[in-house]
Amino acid sequence: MFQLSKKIEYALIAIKHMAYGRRGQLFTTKEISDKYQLPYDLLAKLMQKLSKHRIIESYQGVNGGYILSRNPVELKVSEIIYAIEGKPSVTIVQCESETPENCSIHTTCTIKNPLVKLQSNINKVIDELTVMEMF
Amino acid sequence: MFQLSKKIEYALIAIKHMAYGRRGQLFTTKEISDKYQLPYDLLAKLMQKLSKHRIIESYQGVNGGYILSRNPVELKVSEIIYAIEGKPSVTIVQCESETPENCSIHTTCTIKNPLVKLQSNINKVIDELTVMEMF
DNA sequence: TATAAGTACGACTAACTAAGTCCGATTTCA
DNA sequence: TGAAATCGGACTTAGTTAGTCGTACTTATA
Ligand code: SF4
Ligand code: SF4
Repeated sequence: MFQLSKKIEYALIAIKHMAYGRRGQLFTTKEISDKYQLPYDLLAKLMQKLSKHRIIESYQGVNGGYILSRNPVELKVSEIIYAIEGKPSVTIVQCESETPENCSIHTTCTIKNPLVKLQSNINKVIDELTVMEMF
Repeated sequence: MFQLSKKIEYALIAIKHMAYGRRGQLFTTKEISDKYQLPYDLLAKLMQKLSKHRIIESYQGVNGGYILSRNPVELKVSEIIYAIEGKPSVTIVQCESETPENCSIHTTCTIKNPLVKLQSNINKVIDELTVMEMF
């Protein structure tokens, strides 16, 4: 319950690692997966997703790699979660998230509204956390 | 991600329903499962768990049923989650929760501490929510 | 005392998701 | 041209969630 996926954890570790680098420094997937013992193939795809969402920038070919393209002070953890999972970080109810009416008891449900409120409260907490604050 | 299980939602609906009752009123599992279109067998087991954790009180036999044994003003949603799931509501990292060292990258992980802090922040938000506040 | 209405409890299955793997393609430097 | 890197889809495995089933126990009451 409320557990972060491994993908998110790996992505965060990678991002944090890159945040340490000096300006313009490239990091390869192999380098990071070796250092933190992360499964290479899995991390590789995470990097691609982060790249697609412009959180990191990719350079192909020999001597290629990735570079953090955002300022750690402004980069929110919630953005990373969204990039990897493809949906907002906090979606504690199944109804309001994604498609609206995918719950069979939608009409008789009495707890939706309070939970949506809870959801937005939790959201605030997560939206406060930036990569910088993970140091 | 961060999604409540159906079990929790069903339990909350049932608890909320019982909170409406007058003092001493019994509710049967069938009554509740009918009204909110919840799977009877599943709800039945949830009620048993809630009963074991003294959140509701059970009366067997004909004319039996359940009664809310806690004051809605004091009953926290987090307690209900714990009763159903058997673990604290918020365990965003896999390491500190349950068994401490069940993560293969535990030694090289750089994000554990910040996430534990985040965890306690989210915990605060959830611990604030009582059944009464779901009305 | 038999029956019906209820809870108690464990085992089982199906569906879904998370985690990890594999393979081939593309890009680019030297 | 070959090595080192990103790119991207298909696949497999493991684990979790949701739901079902069968049976035993409890109790009021006809
Ligand atoms: S309608 Fe109620 S039960 Fe269904 S997903 Fe929304 S909150 Fe959960
Ligand atoms: S050690 Fe790091 S990666 Fe492993 S569970 Fe804890 S926070 Fe997650």
